[in-house]
Formats: sequence, structure tokens, C-alpha cells
Amino acid sequence: MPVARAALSADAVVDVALHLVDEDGPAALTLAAVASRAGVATPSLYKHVRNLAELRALMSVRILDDLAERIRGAVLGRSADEAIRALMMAWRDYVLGHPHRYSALDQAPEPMVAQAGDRVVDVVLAALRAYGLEDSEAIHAARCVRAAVHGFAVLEAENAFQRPEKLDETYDLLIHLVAGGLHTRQRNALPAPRPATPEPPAAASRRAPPHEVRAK
Amino acid sequence: MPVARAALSADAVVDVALHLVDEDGPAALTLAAVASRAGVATPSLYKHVRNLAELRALMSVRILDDLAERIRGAVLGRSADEAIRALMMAWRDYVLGHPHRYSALDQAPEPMVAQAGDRVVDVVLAALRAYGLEDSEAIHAARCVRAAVHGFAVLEAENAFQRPEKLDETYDLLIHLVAGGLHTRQRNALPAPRPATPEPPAAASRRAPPHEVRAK
DNA sequence: CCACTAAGCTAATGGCATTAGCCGGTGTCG
DNA sequence: CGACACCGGCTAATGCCATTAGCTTAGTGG
Repeated sequence: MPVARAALSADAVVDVALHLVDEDGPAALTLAAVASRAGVATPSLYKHVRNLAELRALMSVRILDDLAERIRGAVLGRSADEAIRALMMAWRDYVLGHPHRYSALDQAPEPMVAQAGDRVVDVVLAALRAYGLEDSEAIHAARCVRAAVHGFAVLEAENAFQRPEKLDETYDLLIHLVAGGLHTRQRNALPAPRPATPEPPAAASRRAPPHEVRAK
Repeated sequence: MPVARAALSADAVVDVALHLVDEDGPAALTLAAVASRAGVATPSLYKHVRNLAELRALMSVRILDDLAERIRGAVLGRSADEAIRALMMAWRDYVLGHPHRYSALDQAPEPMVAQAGDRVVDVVLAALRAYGLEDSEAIHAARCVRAAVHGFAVLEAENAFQRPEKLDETYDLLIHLVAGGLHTRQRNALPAPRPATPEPPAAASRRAPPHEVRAK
């Protein structure tokens, strides 16, 4: 089987795409732009990547894996609250360091991407070991950490916080809520969830229903 | 000034777009599709909406305002932990009820959208009043609630959790972390943040740098 | 009844993703 | 050594989509 001259490869394409996004934002991610940066005609990319959707997915996997590597490094040699704090700090640092990259994360149920996401959760899980949580409760806890950090990061990356309060302080509080909460519930079972609170009837939609929109 | 026949309007266009997204997912949001649903030629939409980006922004505002209304209803008549729990439950219910809608939320620093986001935070703020937090700490707390719920919701909506554990339980834990943590810190100042943890040097990028990608 | 204007339409442009089919170089195997 | 297969690139073509320009029409206010 011929190895062919070492030229582009799927990985290299992802590299180019990543730099493009870093510099020009997620909206600039187009096969045409990637091809141009790679010094190649657009259709050539299809030799390495099935289509734009796949490129996005590959990028997402790369980003999540990079992120996992970072936070893994941050956790090394620390444990419990220290570890969680370091992990969450490193996570946010990554996002702040590559804001566009984070908001380019795929919004699709690609299993490949979801697996990469679970690889991130694995690191969180490891950092959580010191709390001695039960197997499945550890998973819930790790998910909570991921949700909290991810939510904060997404919102911060898209500039969703308007008020003047410092985001650093907000993040400190978030770390505190998570770490503190996990700390106090080590080796305890989940408390019985309260009875579901009945919803007040949803307020009626404020506007005309979308069909019969044209009077006439 | 002639009012003209009551036909389409910006609001009506947003209605159509919202239904489109609800049914066919965020990727299906295209002016052509909206126009077709509205029974109108594509360029006609420009009489009501400046361009696709503005339509997206308007949609985001609507979604966030709907959401704010829902959670406002959920909080009515409850306070403290009860209120937070109800709020978070209602929030997730909204997202689960319109999964596509939530992931169609604008990812751009549109100030209009950010303001709508802050309107959501206002509701959270109100729900937090019972905790008697200081002004600015209340804002931090509200942001934490938003971040946690948003993160969870985004991840759940895009199916990012793979493991078999029930998401309901995870969410219960998340509520518990947030509510519990806020509870124990009522009327307390922020604890002195720990000294910044020095980062281990970032692991070297695993792949060739994106320029000089083409040998030869 | 007339003019104004909002709201709709058709036609045209240009970007982009994607497909089809061609070509040259490189290694492998006879 | 030479034929072959195949890889990775290219050009051409298609079709969808957003967006713009300019025309048409139908209510409204005078």
C-alpha cells in the first residue's frame, strides 16, 4: 500500500481549522477558508475529511482532549478541594485562552464527541476520588462539576454577563459552592429528593400562534 | 402614516422561526425555510428583519424572555431553598420541553441578547432575596445559579452525557450543591480566596504546528 | 380621487458545500 | 525494470442560500 508523499492529513486539516477559529472566530470556519490557509483547493479537503460536519466533530474531539490533558495536569499531586479548585481554574484558563475555540464546540449528538466529553469527565472523576464517593454518586458529582464549569465558561466566552461585578469573584464562589457541597456530602448517600413541586400553569404564549400568521 | 394590511411582522417572523427550530432543529433555520413556512418569498423577510443574524438575535431574546417568565412563575410564593429548587426545576423543564430551541440560542455578543440574559438573572436574583445576601454577592450567587443550570441544560440538550446514570439524580445533586452552598453562606462575606495555584506548564501541543503543514 | 408608503415580488449576484471526473506521482509486485 | 493501483491533488459543475436592487400593488390619509 503506497504511503504517498506526506502532505495534508485529517489531523493537519484540524490543526488549520483550529487556528482559523482561534483567530477569526467560529463563524469563519468554512471549508473554503481552511483550504485557502492550507494552500490547497477546497475539494481537496474531502480527501481527508468527509464533510464540514465531520471536520467540526473532529475539532470538538481535539478541543475536548486538549482540555482533558490540561486539567489532568492541573490535578496532578493535589487532592480533594485543592484538586477541584485547580481543575476548575485550569478549565477556565483554557477557555479564556481560546475563547472562540470553546464556542466552536460541536452542538450535535456526535457519539465521537460525546465520548471525548466523557474523557473530560473521567479526569474530574479522578480528581473526585479523594472524596470517597460511591461509584454512581461520583458520576453525578463529576457531571455537576462539568455542568457548572461548562455553563460558566460558555456564558463568559460569549460575554453573557453584563454587570460590572468581577467574574473572578463569581468563579470563586462557584468553586466554593461545588467543592464545599461535595465536601460536606462525602460518604453520604443522596438525601431523599423533595417531592416534586407542582408547576404553576405555564403563562400563555404572548403572541399569536405562528400559523394563521397572515391575516388576509 | 399608513398602517398597511396586517400581514407579517418582525414578531410573526420570529414565531415562524421558533416553530421551525422546534420541529427541525437549529440547523434548519434558514431564511428560505422561514419564508416558505410563512408563505412568502425569501426577500420579503428583509422588510421585517435586517438579516439572518438579527433574526437569530430576536429569537434568542424571545427564548430568554419566555424562560424568564416561566421561572418567574415557578418562584412565586416560595422562598429560599424552595424557590431555588422550583426555579431550577422549571428551567430544566423548559429546556427539555424545547431542546432545539435552547441550543439555538445565539452565540454572539449581541447586547440585546445579553440584556435578555440579565432579565433571567433578575428573576434568579429575586428568588435569592430570601438568603439576604449582600448586593454584589447576590449577583455572584445568581450568576452561579445561571451558570450551573445553563451548563447542565446545554449538555443535556446536546446529549453530552453518555453514562447510564439517571440525569434526574444528577440534577438533584446539582440543585443541592447550589441551594445548600448558598444556604450555608447567607450573610457571610466571601472567604478569602486561596492563593492562586500555580499552573503546571501546559502540555506541549500534540501535533505539528499548523503552518509549515505541507512538507515539500 | 390622488399620492405616499409599506410590504410584497422577480431577477441577479456571489459565497459556499458538495460531487464528478481527470491527472500525475509513488510505491509495490511481478 | 516496468505495469499497476492508488493516493491526493485539481478543475468544472451543481445547487442552495443570503443578500441587494428595482419594480408593483394595495391600503391610508388628505
